[in-house]
Amino acid sequence: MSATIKSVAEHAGVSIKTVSRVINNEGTVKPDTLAKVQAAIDELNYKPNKAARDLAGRDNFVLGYVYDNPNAYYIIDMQKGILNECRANGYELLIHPCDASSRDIIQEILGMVDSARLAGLILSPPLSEMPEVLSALDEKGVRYVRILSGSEALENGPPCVLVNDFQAAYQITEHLIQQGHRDIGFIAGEKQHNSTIERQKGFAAALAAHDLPQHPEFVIEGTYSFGTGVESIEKLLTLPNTPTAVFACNDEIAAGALFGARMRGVDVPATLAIAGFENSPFSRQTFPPLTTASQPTDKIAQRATSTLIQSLKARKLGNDKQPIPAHVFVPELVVRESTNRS
Amino acid sequence: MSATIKSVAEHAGVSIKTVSRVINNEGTVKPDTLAKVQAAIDELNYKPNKAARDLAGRDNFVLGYVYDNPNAYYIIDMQKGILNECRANGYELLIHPCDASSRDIIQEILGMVDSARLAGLILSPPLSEMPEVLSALDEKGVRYVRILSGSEALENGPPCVLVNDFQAAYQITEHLIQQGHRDIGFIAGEKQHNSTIERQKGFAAALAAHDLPQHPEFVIEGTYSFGTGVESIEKLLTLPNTPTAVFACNDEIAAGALFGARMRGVDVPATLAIAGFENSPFSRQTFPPLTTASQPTDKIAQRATSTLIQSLKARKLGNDKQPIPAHVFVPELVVRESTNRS
DNA sequence: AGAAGGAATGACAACGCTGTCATTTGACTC
DNA sequence: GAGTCAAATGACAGCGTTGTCATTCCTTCT
Repeated sequence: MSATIKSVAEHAGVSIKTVSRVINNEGTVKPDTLAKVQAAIDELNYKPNKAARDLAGRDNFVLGYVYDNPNAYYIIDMQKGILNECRANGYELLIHPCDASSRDIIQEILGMVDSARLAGLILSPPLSEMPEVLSALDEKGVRYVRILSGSEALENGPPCVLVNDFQAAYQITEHLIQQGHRDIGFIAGEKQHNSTIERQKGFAAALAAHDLPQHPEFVIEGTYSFGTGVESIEKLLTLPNTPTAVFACNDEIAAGALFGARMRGVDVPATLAIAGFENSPFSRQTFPPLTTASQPTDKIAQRATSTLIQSLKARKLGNDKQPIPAHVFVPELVVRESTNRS
Repeated sequence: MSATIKSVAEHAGVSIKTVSRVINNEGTVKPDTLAKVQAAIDELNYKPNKAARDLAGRDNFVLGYVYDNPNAYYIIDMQKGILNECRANGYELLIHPCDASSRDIIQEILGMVDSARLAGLILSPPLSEMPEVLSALDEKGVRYVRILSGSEALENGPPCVLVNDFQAAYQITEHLIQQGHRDIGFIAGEKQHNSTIERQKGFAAALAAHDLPQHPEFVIEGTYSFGTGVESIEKLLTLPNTPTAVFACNDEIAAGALFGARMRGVDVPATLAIAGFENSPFSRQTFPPLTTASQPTDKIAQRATSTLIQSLKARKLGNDKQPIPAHVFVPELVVRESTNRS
């Protein structure tokens, strides 16, 4: 059948251990030996048997991506980014959708890590923000990387990748202000999510920086859903004083808000500007298209994965002391017609 | 660390081989021996090491799901169904998003099967409908199950699970006819997809069955996208005679059509009825909500997976002669307000 | 009771790789 | 040129399971 390490070794005239060193990049192989082995590998089209590596080695080359499913588009992009990095490094990916609010979510995750002998876990919100999950993983010594909202990582904490929602929200709000808006509404997603908190902070900070008043009645709480958008715009547009612009916490809400506004005969953007967040397909499928902030979800996922792999290697080599600095992504403002006053 | 087959064997006072027989359900173990072993397994919380099983055994307990990404919601549901069945049978899942139109898609898939030593593949449209992919897999002896549009499987063909788009489309069209519509438009998705073809056939058949004329100008070709919906409704509504109802090939198109109609000030459903297909979140996030056909994507995926596993077992046991009959799912009509005339 | 034969169980090699430790190689010193 | 020492390489066990084949256990028959 397929080539094995033994056939490669014979072909190259070296021992199997040397071949092993080559495929693991151990760096202690002489250049010309390496070339010989590499040639044999190429010629035989040799692919290391993952099961054998996992069995013989200390650690398995399998990562897990555990997620609660807030948004199909987000998950698909995450998977794409993670897979890219996994393939590049010879890892495999196990996906595990779950319900973050389930009572025994912790047992579920630990059980999965155990039974699949996972090398590490990638966590995205909301799981990445649940202290009880994190401490259970820490206690069991399970490696993981978190993707979460924020701009500064805890020192010495487990590795993470940050998305600076604060700054992106600040920019969106500032864009609305520059368009001449002074009365700006805010529609929030789940208020326990960091992303909601950070985006709202960024919103408030931008208003403050421009000496604009904060209208508490312009802030509507909801969930990351189309329905919230529809309902919230209803609330906002029936206030005694109505905002002239609305910043929705994500595109789905914004699409709902846009729809609600049109239902009421309100012209967007002429009478009401609407901005979303995420740059999901939603934001392009509305008319007018939505101004939003573009999160490179797949890049974020890829970075998180490489960070995790790096941390895994560090542990293997024993230099586990210095933590890996957290990379911070700042979503970029994408201006489209839903906020265009001209 | 974890329990191994050896520790279970010692604990139960039997040989490791007997434990192996138990965990593989070989059925040649005496009931009381089996009970002893089972008790030991439970007590030690033993989980077989997959790497070792894969290495020692003939076949790997890993399935692959290869897909081109037409629709994030669809993929997420597919994954969910596949994973359910995989977990129930001790299989793992490798996901592999790809580009079906890529030139070396076949090499890509074969390479993946090879390097991950996959036991079998699950294929959904459009990959499940590409003869060149299928014959390459057949030639290499790779097991797979197909999910595709249709009502009757080829005899003796590889296993598949069918979705009877024809009948569902027929029902939707009939529903529109029962609402009193006689001039019904059709907006198609990619015309090379079986689903498009079957849905259009079902549409035409329903018209014929009710002695309604077929208006070629009422049939618009496009892609499975929001944009197609918007553009197509524009075309339909500017014809000399306009339809009073439109059947869109999926919800995304229907949502676009709905939006386009509202843009032109056309009241849905009073003046124009719109129906979609798929029962995706889109269909609930529009106003009015869309009449559609509900495909239990996760159930379909689960069934496909169990079919694949069944076929894998059959091959292992050698009784590979009689093909597994294809299960046929018929999407169910879901009537919502977008077609409600009352 | 003893023989025959199928059912149940066990002993052991093998799967393809990595970890450990021993051995060889070669560059450098005096 | 012998001695030293690190770098490069190799021999071999062992990872946890399954497959093969041998052995033991029981049941049934004479």
